[in-house]
This record gives sequence, structure tokens and C-alpha cells, in this order.
Amino acid sequence: MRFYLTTPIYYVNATPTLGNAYTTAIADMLVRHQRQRGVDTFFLTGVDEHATKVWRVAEEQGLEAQEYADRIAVPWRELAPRINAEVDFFIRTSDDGHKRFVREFLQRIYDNGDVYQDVYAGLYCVGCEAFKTEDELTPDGLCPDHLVPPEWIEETNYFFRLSAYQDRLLALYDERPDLVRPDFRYNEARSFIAGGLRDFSISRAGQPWGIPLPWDESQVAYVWADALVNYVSALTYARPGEDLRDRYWPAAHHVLGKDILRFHCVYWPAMLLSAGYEPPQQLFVHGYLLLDDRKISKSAGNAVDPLDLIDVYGADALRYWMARAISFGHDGNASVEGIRERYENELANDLGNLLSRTTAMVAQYREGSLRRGDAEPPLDLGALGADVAARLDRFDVTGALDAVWEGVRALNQYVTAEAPWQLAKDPANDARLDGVLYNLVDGLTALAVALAAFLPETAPRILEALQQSDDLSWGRVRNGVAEEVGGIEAARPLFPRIELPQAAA
RNA sequence: GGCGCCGUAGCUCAGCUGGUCAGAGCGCUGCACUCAUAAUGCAGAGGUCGGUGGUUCGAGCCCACCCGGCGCUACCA
Repeated sequence: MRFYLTTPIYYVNATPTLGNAYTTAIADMLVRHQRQRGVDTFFLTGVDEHATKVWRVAEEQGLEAQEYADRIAVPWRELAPRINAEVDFFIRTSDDGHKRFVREFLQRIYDNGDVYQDVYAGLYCVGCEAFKTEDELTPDGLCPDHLVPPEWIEETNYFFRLSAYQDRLLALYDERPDLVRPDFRYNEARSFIAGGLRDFSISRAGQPWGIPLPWDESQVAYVWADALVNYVSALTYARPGEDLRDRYWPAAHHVLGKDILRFHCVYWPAMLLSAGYEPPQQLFVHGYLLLDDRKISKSAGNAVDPLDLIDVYGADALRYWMARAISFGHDGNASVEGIRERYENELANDLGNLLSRTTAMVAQYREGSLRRGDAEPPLDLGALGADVAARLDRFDVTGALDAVWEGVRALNQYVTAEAPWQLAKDPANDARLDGVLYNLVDGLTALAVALAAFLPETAPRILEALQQSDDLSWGRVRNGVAEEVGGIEAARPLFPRIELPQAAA
């Protein structure tokens, strides 16, 4: 089994937002989970650097474009580690390996007869880095966002014959109903294709910053002809001396936001087909994490620096909140206050306190020694594990976490139902008390393993407090894996109370 | 305009192919318990499942229309 997962490459000339952190964190959960199941995984993220604006800003600051790009790529490279995302490779489109491959890739499309020359013309707003149609402008003919007149640009570009791929794309969609998820995104993409496809330009002239086309060095590859290709190019040089394409392509799963659905679900597969590659295995389109009802983005002006939230609650807590607050795949409302509530109610009170009370009882009633006693386990942990795995196979991150949490709640209920403090009063209950304590430790052990993909920092701490193996193999999500051990001490709070819930916003 | 989605308890949302589907979590109230990070457990809270009219023995779940909100309708990360 192979599982290759990608996030979009982020536009470098901006600051990482919570939305970017969201995509990266969720993707990381999916990869970590597959890894626990013994699947051969590869996780890719990175940045897109070849935008006109990057070059222009660099010029304004008197820097070489590459030098400027090197500088602004830093916070992006730090994003994944800061939210506990473990990526296998961080790609930059200015990497030599990427540039080399893009040229090779485009050459194949060219050789296949899918590229032709034509004139592209339109009103272009430099601030937006986009062509504008007249109805997108203000009555005065200005860009509504930047209030400046757009420039009329007319240039000869190369176009990709997307229109020639309509039938093949429809056939692809028909034979693979799960190519795009969720299903409503599949429908959206398919109906777009069915509506007729227009060719799109893949180059820009007169720009020194970018990847020169192999057959015409005076033009550079335009955004999608450059950026999308990263998903394959990375495999050719991420591991020096190794070509990972055979290993991970087409086992690719692309995670992306709904705003770039068309490019990923239509352009990309067509480009791959043209270049002689298999389409990716799956595209998962997620929605927006709306903060206080507004989309989190730089343009909305309410960007939250995810690093600030991490400093207050910790990366695991932030991951947890992002996965649980809204149903993955749909848009959803969330709030900063919600982070605090999740942290206190669920992480601290439900999970953290469960560990505290469990370890405290083992320490107090059994001097830290765990023995298999005589008591039926309250949970079918194997079934729970199967449920979680099945949900994650469907990218149902939110539902998976929900399922684990039912286990957490069930164990808390079990404590109340069995009342170990009552059992401890009478030696006649020894075997039962042992059994109850064992079931708690055993359940918590399995749940820790099940949670490891979501809470990579916390799960090992739970296992350590329980004196259990740090092995995170998915097979350990079942009953009876806990070892009879000694030396269990009352654990320190997993998620301590936070003093200042205010610094978050 | 066309295609599609959504509107379910104060809040955020589950509800697959129609018949325990009127639910979960949070918030709120009361009770229980003491192992635990003043944590946990239990119970309750009486929501015309946006509106109207249909189909059906029976409809949040099917159909029509209406009201309200939204997405896509092409070259923007």
C-alpha cells in the first residue's frame, strides 16, 4: 500500500494564515494515520514562488527575486513544524529540480501536440495579478480592490488544448466516482467539464522570473503550468539519487481548498494525461474554516496568525480544534472562544482528567502496579479502531475524532459506574478492582494510539504515563494490549488550565 | 439567467436508500459521587425539523411553489 498526500503549494508572497495551517494540519492527520497502519507514505507541501508580484516586490526592495523569495519562504517552511505536521519534503518552485522537471513535463505536452500559440489580451490588474473582465471593474473602470486602472495587456502566449480533453475527462470521472470528494464537489467539477472546456494559456512573456519554456525561452510557464506540476516534480528529486515516481505515482491524494477546485480537478488531470501520466488517485476538496462567520484570509482582513494560537494552547490543541470544530469538507463556523471551550471541556476535562483519575487510582489503590483482574471491558476497542480507520479512509477526519471521543466518554462513564473507590474498601473485590483499573489503562492505551494522528505530541505522553509501549501501530487499537506494569504514578495534567485565554485573537 | 447546496432545540451541527427520526455536543437547571486538572456521571430543558400545498397507510427525509442564505458559471495562491 502506498499513500502519497499533498497540500497545495502556498503562495509565498503572503503570510501563513489559519486557513493554511488548517489544510496542512488535517493533511498531516491523514498521513500519520496511514503511517500507523503500516502504509508507505509520502507527505508533500511547499510554496509557489513564481508570481509576478514576487518579482516586482523584490525589485522594489532592491533584491534579486530569488533572494527575496528565499527570505519570504521561511515562515512557510516553519508552518508545518509549528503545528506538528511531519512533512517528507517541502517543495519550492524555484528548486532546480522542479524547474528542470517542469520543462520536461511541458515539453511532453508540447510534443503531444497539445500546445499552440495565440494572442492573449485583457485588462490586467498588477495588484490582483489577474486579468479582469469589464463587469468586474468599478463603473470608473478601476479595480475594485486596488482602485487603480488595470493595464491593457496583449501578448502572444502558448495555450494548452484543454478543450481536447473534455471526453477523456468525462470518461475518467465516470469510471472513478470517487476521484473527487466530497461528492458534491465531484458533481461540481464534472458539470464544469460537461459544460464545455476552453483552452487556457500556460505562459507569460516578458518576465524574467519563472521557468522558461523549453521550446521558447522568451516565455515563462504561467502559474498553473508551473505550480500544479510540483506534485510530480517533487518525486523526482526529493530524495537525491532516487526517483520516487514509481513508488508514489499515481497513489496521490491531493488535499485542496474549494477555491482551487477547477485547476486541480480539471486542468491538472488533463495536463497529466497529455504528458502521459496517470491522473491522481483522489482529490479531496475541503471547505473554509470560518472564524466568527468570516472567511479567514488575508483579503478579509481578519487573518489570525496561527502561531499565536499555538503559543497559547499548543499545537495539539489547535489541531484538535480545527479537526473537530467543523465537519471536514464543508464550510463551518468556528470561533476563538471555541478553541478555549474545546480545550477545557474536551481536552482537559474529558481526556486529560481521565488520564489523571486513572493513574491516580492505580497509584493509590495498587501502588502503581497494573494487573489483569476480572472485569469485562466496557468498550470494543477493535471495533472502535475499525470505525475510525474506515472514516479516515473517507477523509472524514471530524467523524473519526468523534468516534474516538465517544470512547473517551465511555471510559469516564465506566469509572462512575464501577466506582473503584468503593471496590477498594473491601479486599473481596480485589480481582474486580484490578480488572476495572486494567480496563481503564487498556482503554486509554488504545485511545492514545488512535489519537496519535491527531495529537502527535499528547499521545506519547499518555502512553508514558501509563508505562505502556510507545508503539503506535494501528493494530494496538484493540482490547488487551496493555502490559501488566508497575511504577504508574499520578500523571501531571495533560492539558493544564490556561491563564490568559485572551491573547488568542 | 443556468446548475447545485443549505435553512432541524439558545448556540454549532448529526440525521444513508421515507415508518423508535425528533437527536449529539456546548450553554442552562437540578441531583449523585469523590478517583481526578472545582474534574466526572445522571436527569431535565417541551424545537410546528424555513413557509405553503401535494404524493403516500405513513415525510426533516419524495414532488411543486414561495421566503431567506450560499456555491459554481473559466485562466486568482
